[in-house]
Amino acid sequence: MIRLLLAEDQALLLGALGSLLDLEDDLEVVARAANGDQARQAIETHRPDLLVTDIEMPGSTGLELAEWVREAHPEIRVVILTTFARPGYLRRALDAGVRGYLLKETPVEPLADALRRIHAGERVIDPELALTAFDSKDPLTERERQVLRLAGEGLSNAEIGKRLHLADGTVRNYLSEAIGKLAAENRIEAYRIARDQGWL
Amino acid sequence: MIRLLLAEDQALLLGALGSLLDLEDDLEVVARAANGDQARQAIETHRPDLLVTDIEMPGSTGLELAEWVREAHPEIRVVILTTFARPGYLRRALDAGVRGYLLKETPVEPLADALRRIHAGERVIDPELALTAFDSKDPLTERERQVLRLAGEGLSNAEIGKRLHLADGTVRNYLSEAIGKLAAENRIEAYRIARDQGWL
DNA sequence: CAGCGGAAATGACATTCGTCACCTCGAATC
DNA sequence: GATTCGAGGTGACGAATGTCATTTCCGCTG
Repeated sequence: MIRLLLAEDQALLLGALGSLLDLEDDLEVVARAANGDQARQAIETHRPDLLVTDIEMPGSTGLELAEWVREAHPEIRVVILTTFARPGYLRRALDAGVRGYLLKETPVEPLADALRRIHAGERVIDPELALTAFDSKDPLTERERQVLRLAGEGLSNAEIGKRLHLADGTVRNYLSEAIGKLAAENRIEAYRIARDQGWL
Repeated sequence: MIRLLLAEDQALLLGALGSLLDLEDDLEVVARAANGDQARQAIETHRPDLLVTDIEMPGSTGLELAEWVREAHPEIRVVILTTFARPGYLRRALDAGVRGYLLKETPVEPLADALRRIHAGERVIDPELALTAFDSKDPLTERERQVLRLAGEGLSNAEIGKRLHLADGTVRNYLSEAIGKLAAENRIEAYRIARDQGWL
């Protein structure tokens, strides 16, 4: 019996997927979590074999969760299950030692099979992503990321500066560098590119 | 027996939810569609009692689908099932005569109940949204919406002008009006506000 | 200690944006 | 035929943004 813990913030999917996987003879959903923090607690109490987690959740993300699991419970295998085919996400996930990275495009049966294979020791990466994995890596510095995130929310240079305790000229510089590195025309395009790559 | 058609682009949710609803004694999923166009065809062939559809899908959206159903098959009841609690979406859905508007936050059982009630003639709106429904309505003109959409993708005034066959000064004017109407500081903020309201 | 490199800042400059008042032209209205 | 109105356009002006060269201030490292 493979003991699963599901972490997913969309209640409908969490419930439906949980029930369905539970119907499989060799799978058992021992707990469900609606966010990263609940997942940590559930891990401590239930010690599942496999953690299946979404990435974008309130509280701590699935990637943070995966990193934590590797530290705290290295025997638990982590499977990422997300909507986003973003190279940066996959890279970070692999760095965190996850055993599987699957998209929500996958139908249920293939997903269940993948979970079995992962439990048996295999590593399963969605084929659509396996290729893009070693494409481009994040060229941004931490400061550039911070500035870009805020710029993407519509803040002006001055406002960004205030938030990060920087002069607005400095903000301009970081933004200019980020725009250059990403070959964008302006801050908005730069923000989109970085976000779509999973670098923010 | 209530005959359902599900339209949802996320294969995992489509599959899991479909299987689960099908297990209910009085519900039958007669067809599944991964986008709006497939849904139209499936409606023609299967004539379901209820159409349960997502909003944001490739091809035509769930809202367009709902509008089409009211024209072509007014006897079919439409239920919107979406992640987004955007007032503009709800308003447009109600204008299209949908009988239900539910969030993917809803667990499966309440969803099944809601479908039964809708089939029985009731109208079910997610309580979280029922309130916000009559808040604010879209103050934007069609031109302003177009311009804002493109601005949100990082295009400059000149580029937007080229796309829409307008002079860049005119683009500036539309954008300026939109920013004013939405009480935003700049185009990015205006874009975000409009998007979050479901006006784009 | 000298030297190097990264983080933060400054100043100058061109370009783009945001605002506003005003112009044009064609269709609908009177 | 004159008037109104709305979509689109112009021009001007200040503010914000983007680019670059240069500077200061560390903390390292040889």
